[in-house]
Amino acid sequence: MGKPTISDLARAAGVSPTTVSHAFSGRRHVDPETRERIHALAREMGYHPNSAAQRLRSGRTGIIALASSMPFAIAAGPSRLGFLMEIAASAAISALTRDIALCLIPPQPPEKNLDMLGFDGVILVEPACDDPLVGHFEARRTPVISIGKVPGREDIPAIDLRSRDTALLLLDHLHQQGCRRIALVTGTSPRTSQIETRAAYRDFAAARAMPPEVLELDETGGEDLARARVRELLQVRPELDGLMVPVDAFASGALAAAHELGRALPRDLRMVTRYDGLRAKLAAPPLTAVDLHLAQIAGMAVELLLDRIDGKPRQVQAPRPTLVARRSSVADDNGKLSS
Amino acid sequence: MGKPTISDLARAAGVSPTTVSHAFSGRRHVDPETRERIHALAREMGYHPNSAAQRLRSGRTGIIALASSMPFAIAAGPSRLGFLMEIAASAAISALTRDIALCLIPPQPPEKNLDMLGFDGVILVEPACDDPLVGHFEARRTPVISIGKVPGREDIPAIDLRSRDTALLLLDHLHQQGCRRIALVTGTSPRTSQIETRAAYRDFAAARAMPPEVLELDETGGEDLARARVRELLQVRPELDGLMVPVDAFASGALAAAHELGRALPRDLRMVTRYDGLRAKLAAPPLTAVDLHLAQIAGMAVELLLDRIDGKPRQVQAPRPTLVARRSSVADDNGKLSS
DNA sequence: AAAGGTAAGCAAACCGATTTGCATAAGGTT
DNA sequence: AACCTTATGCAAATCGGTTTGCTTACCTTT
Repeated sequence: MGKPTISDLARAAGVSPTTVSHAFSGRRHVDPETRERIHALAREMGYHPNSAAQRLRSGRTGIIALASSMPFAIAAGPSRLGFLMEIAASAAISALTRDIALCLIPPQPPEKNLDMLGFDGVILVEPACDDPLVGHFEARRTPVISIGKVPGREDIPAIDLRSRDTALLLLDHLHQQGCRRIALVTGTSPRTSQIETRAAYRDFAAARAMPPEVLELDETGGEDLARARVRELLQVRPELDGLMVPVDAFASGALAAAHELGRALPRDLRMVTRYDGLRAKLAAPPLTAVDLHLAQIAGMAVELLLDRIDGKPRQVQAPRPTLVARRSSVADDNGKLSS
Repeated sequence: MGKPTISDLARAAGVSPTTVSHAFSGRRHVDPETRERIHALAREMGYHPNSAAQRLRSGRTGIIALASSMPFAIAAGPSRLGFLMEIAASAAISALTRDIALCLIPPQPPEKNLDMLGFDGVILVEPACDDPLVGHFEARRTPVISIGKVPGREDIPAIDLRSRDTALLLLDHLHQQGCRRIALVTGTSPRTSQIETRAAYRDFAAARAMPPEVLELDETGGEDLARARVRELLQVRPELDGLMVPVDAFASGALAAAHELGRALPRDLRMVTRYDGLRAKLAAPPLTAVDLHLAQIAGMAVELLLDRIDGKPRQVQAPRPTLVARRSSVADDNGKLSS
């Protein structure tokens, strides 16, 4: 005994399948009494429309994908996973409430098999410039949106991560805490967040007549690379009193470097990072970071994508990032802190 | 112009749709020359079988789900996320290579919508005893397997996480390092891993005539609860020289407690945890943990589920957990260590 | 009474693949 | 020549919904 089909239900209700369909979709008028009878019977029989049949007719697969091109397994991996998973969890909820499945596309996916499963649309997480996934899906005319703009592709709808705002938030915070010589330690990958952060930093430096000091590191080097290079930097530029280190793996390394050089935080040096994940929270001292409101952003991304699939235009405004001040940049007795 | 269908391809190749279908599926013999022509043409035209149509015919949705009943957002959340995401990433790869989409089921999913999207099967991650999701899917006759046995449900196929082995691995390690009074700090949730760990601990204690000391804490209390309670424990039982703390959030708390009491690791106290995630790696000192080989386990879980869906029985053997020794339990000069 | 409008619902086509039963042709056997 | 095999491929049914065009019945209007 399989699951009841629309015909079973129609027979039981003494109507045609057409009427049952209309009773559910509302695309045509059905006598209210009949409709109620059908609905009641459906509940009783445990009828649910077969999604494969609906999809065949509608041409939709009912699956959207979430993809991050950044390798999971690099040194910065675990944090990246946290970032991605926060988004995935919220996006999955948003999608499920709309009867859409959220499918994870792993990094380095088996290209060949990617197009067998058709996706109705794809959400890219912080894509890089010329990301291969963008080309892949555009070639298949699969709607794409991104969380964090695709560099150089203003035409692709995106939820702006507001990295400029984030950077200025952190820089202003450091400045308020008394920092006058702030360096930026950042990655080399061509993502919007890095590009905007660098620009914001330079603007900030110019406005305050602060000599800019930027250290760009290959993300694959991870914590160890950052420790070595930040150590050098702090030795060459002992006057530095603030470090903005958006990549949290680098921040871990920077913290180790400061510790090795005997520079106590926040007294001798203040440090901030971007993503408020496990790394920031567990660091010693805990790192000031930014709440990007990823859960909210993920929900918006799903909405944006679904509207895009339906051909509806739509503008969304990402939430403003907020500061999470911690002991890496604020002395204990200097106002209230999040732990 | 939409995507080419099987009829388009058949027309172009000068054969019937039937022949095209057979050329791909191999279910009936097709002249090799014809088959090659069809394949070549398919490649050229960019033909891919419509998955919705295949699914309608086969009765499969082509979607499997990955569900963790443990809330994402509780105190232990971030680590749990890491654990889950490691599994999700690998499972997604395994699934994709088989043209199956892996869909995330968030905790507290919108029950109503869960059955609209039919899943071909579900992988549960470390379900608790009487997990509501088990009942939910069994009622819908959806095949279910789990990573970590479902307590009290030997009939549900599972990849054994081998928690007894894990516990004994850790206990033996501590013992080898000289610990003679080891306490167990664990959670209260009724998961197989906790049940087996407790049993293994009691057996170990009995075999060594070591007085057992077990501290059970509510997982939602997280790090802070663990810190307070472990501190009490260490004060009441100063003779303790080893702590096995499988829940890594508790291990963070325990570490803080030890630090507060001035007990240096590994000299005055040795500590080990289970999941080798960010928490274990970032702790000061880094925590000895266990590599559960989650990626491999995830791949096996997908295979097990797919075979189960096909009605094939199958026994799988989970990989043996391996120790990752770190400075929380091993002195610096005491052999080689992973960082 | 004729014309027009609306309410309610059905039959059949359709989405794109898979599968079953049958047809035709070529080759081999007796 | 009659018969059997094997190779090759097609037509049609099927999966379970959705959508379009049509029918019937009933009510209103002039």
